[in-house]
Parts: sequence; structure tokens; C-alpha cells
Amino acid sequence: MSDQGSLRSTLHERGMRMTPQRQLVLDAVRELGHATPEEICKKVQGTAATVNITTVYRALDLLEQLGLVRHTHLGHGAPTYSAEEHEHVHLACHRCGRIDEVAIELLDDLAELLMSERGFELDPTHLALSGTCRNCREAD
Amino acid sequence: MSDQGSLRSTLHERGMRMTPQRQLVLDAVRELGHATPEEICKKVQGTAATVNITTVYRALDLLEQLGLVRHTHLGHGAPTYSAEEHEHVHLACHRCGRIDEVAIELLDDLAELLMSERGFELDPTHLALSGTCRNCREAD
DNA sequence: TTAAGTGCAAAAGCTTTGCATTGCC
DNA sequence: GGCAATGCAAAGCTTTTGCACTTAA
Repeated sequence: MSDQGSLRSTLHERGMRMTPQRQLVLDAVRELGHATPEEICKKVQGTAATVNITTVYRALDLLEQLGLVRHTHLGHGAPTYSAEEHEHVHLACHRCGRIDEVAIELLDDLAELLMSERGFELDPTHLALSGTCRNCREAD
Repeated sequence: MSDQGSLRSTLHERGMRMTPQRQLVLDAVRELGHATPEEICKKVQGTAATVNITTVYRALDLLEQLGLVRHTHLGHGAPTYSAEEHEHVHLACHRCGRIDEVAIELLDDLAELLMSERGFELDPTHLALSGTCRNCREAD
């Protein structure tokens, strides 16, 4: 992952800057683990109350282009953003909504299979796997 | 899958009916493969122009409760609905948006692993796997 | 100076809700 | 008649867009 300095350079090459708002959004994403744009906005507004949710959306887009954050569809509703170093596969229970995480290596075999059979390069962190968690199954 | 008759009985037990609108929605879902509520609505309106999108949403909810259709999040934006017998795993290319399908058995090993390690019962049809398709990779 | 970045308001997409009307049983 | 189902309009929620103002290089 790029450090502060190289991030600034990357932005500078594109005629862009690391503004306080963008830094706050990045900090919030890193701190919150995975969070919706609105949650991120709330967090940011804890420090800088006037930051608008529009700016949060724009900052998230930019940070995603830069490869610093990514978003994941954990289930219905809003996507959640997480820092790039937060590399897990998400398991979303569609009964209770709980999100669990497993090591990304669990998908290695599948990824290889998809590549050899279809030429499809799997991005295992982008979407959650959906199903029923142990608790909910046992509650049946 | 239940046939016409048993479907009617199931509905009847709940004090509900198989209305023309619901039948049209079910037909449209089966015919279209996977389609958004709006696409389904357009299709239905080809036959019965006055059917409202509200009714489509309500019919889809009901048909999903009855296990006749299911919805899948193929990526950003609207979910797509497909008939229950339409059992594939979806591969969504996040570059070009193309949707490909692979046999569900490809996930058997993974499903078994998740069950034994986490007690998580995978529902492989609910969410698409995200990545980059061959065309887009070769276009690099 | 000037182009990027921001905030605000409004628009846009998707989905749900409230309510009066319709039509089966 | 009574209740489910429908259509319509309006509201709700998330996200995007347009635009004028601000600010850092």
C-alpha cells in the first residue's frame, strides 16, 4: 500500500490534492472496517461537521480509483466500503444479516477453476457470499 | 417445482389467489431469465398495459416467498429476478458489466468447506461472483 | 490566476406506503 | 358483504448532477 507521500505524488500527477475531507474519509474507512457511505459521513462529521455527504461519495469514488478503498455488496441495500488492506471474503447471513469473514485463500481453488475454464479473473473481495449462518440454522 | 394446481392450492390456503397479474409476472421472469423489476414490468405491460410497477414489486415479493423466484445482486444498481429453476452461479464482470453463468457444482467444494469450518450454509445463487471477464482482460 | 474541490439544492433512480376502488368468493 | 388485490399518487431512501463559491498552487 502506498504511504502518505506517494499518495500525494500520485494525486499531484493528476492535478489533484489530498484535501482534509479526503483524508478524513480515508481515515474513517480504515477505522470503521466496513461501513456504508452514510456511516462514513457520520464519522467524518464527528470531526468536521460541515462535510457534506456528496463530498463523501466523491471522495470514496476517488479513493477507489486510487485503489485505497474498495466497496463490497454485503447483501441488500447500501454497499459498504473498506480499506484495501482489509482483505477478507465476507459471509452474509440473509436471515439475521450478520457479516462474518473468512480468509481469502478459501477461494483459491475456485478462482483457479474459473480462470482455467472461463478466463474469468475472480475478485473475491468485491461481493459477499450469501447463505445462512450457524446460529440461524440451529434456530430452525 | 410446484405445478399450476398446487400453486393455486398453496395460495388458497393462505387466502390468496393466482391473479392474472401474478401469473404474467411469473411468466415474464421465466421468459426473461434474469431481469430487473423494471424490465419485468415492461414485459408484462406488453400483454397487459395497465399493470403497475407497484404490482410487479408486490408480485415478485410474493413469488419469492413462495419459492418460485429468487433475486440476485449482479452488481451495482437494481437486483435481478429469475425463476427458481434457473440455477446458475453468476459471474459479473465489473469492467464491462457482462453476466456469465457457470454450473452451480463449481461451488460444491467451497460450500462444503464453509459448512465444516464455519457452519455456514452457502446459497450460491443469491449473489454474483465479481471479477474481470476474459474479453476485458485481453483488452488490457 | 485558474483549475480543483466543496457545499448546497435539486434531480434522478429504485422501492415502499397509503388509500380509494375493483372484483372474487 | 367482506377481504384480497390492484392502480395511482405520493413519499422515502440512496446516489448523482448542476452550479456558484472557495481555496490552494
